[in-house]
Amino acid sequence: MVVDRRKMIVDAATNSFSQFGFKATTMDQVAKIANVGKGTIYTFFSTKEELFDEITNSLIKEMKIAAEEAIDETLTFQENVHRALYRILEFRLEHQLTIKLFQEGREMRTPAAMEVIERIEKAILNFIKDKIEKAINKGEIQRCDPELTSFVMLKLYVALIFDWEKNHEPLSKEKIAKVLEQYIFEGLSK
Amino acid sequence: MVVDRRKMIVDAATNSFSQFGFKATTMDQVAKIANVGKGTIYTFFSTKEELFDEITNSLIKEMKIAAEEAIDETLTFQENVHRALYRILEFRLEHQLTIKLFQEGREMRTPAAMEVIERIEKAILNFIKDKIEKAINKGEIQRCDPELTSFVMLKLYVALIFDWEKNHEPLSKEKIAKVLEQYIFEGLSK
DNA sequence: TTTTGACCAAATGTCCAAATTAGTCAGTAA
DNA sequence: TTACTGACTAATTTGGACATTTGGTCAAAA
Repeated sequence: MVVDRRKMIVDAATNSFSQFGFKATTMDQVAKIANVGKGTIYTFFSTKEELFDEITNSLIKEMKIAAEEAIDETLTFQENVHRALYRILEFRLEHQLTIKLFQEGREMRTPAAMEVIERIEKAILNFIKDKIEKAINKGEIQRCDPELTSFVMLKLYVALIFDWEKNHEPLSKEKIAKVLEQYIFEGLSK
Repeated sequence: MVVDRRKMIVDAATNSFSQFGFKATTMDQVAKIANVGKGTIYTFFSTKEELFDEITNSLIKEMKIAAEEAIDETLTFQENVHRALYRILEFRLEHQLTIKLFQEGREMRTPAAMEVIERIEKAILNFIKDKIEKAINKGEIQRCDPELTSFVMLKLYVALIFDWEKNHEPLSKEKIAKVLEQYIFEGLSK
């Protein structure tokens, strides 16, 4: 195998999707960047969506790895959830592909982009849900509905990181940790 | 004063905005429904936006009244916040005008509709913030940032009422109260 | 057998004339 | 004189004919 055409295609498509988004990436363009004929792409992927799926699935896998790496078994459940969630949302801001996709979903409502956003969200929810279930079994936290709890946590994180700064100064990582601790883990009542 | 033309206009416009939204409501239509010449509208309101503002300001006032009515001084802060927030979000589902406006903002991005949504959100935040400040002064709850706390509460409510049911069975009013109590007011840790 | 790019139908974008709309104002009615 | 009106205008939006671009195919070349 002199050149791995499949890899060339995937790399070219990743670049193009990251720069221009799903809709504005054409198969002709991908073929040209990858230095292959357009037909070659279709020997590996039967549609543009399938090519896109392969790339976004890798993205989600990478995200999971990043989240797992953020976890430190010697720390408490609280600290780990914070570290993992913060890392995942940081990941979103570091990777051109996620930035572009979220923008495309929000501004142009491209269905393919919106589907990926949903898949990403579900992957994050599953990740946290799993951690919560384990923490319950270990007796680290109170018994609770893991589905609902992971949902509440993610919503709160997204709100604090992305929504809060639409009208306020961004919150520091430490401040977010404190807020989450105060609300989710401790409660507000006297 | 045989007929109150101003009221006729406001009523007609309210109906039309509720049915068709801001963009699809024409001043000719409002004039026709109100049984006045179009010029008459412009003796009371200098632009379509100004007419719209008058109507949406009434809406926000009505919302505040509904929220205040939901509050019962003999109950705890927790119960009252829940009652008020739930009432406000219920209000959104009961009033055609808010339903239409939120839909128009989401689907068509009509600037006028999006501005109103923002005004509504700010009004709700101010309302809760005020209640939180009073509760702190009375020593009913822990000291906390009222701005941030009201933000967290509203985001959580909206998530539980509107976002949760995109992928799950809707939560009952009681369940929402319980969830909020568990997280915001008590905390999750052992 | 693998790769290719010319080719096709379908989707998308580009015009521009016709229709619609917010806002005005000369004139009518009270 | 005052309150009201609707024909009018400038600006924007719409519809639809026409041109271009795009995802996907396939006969031929490598």
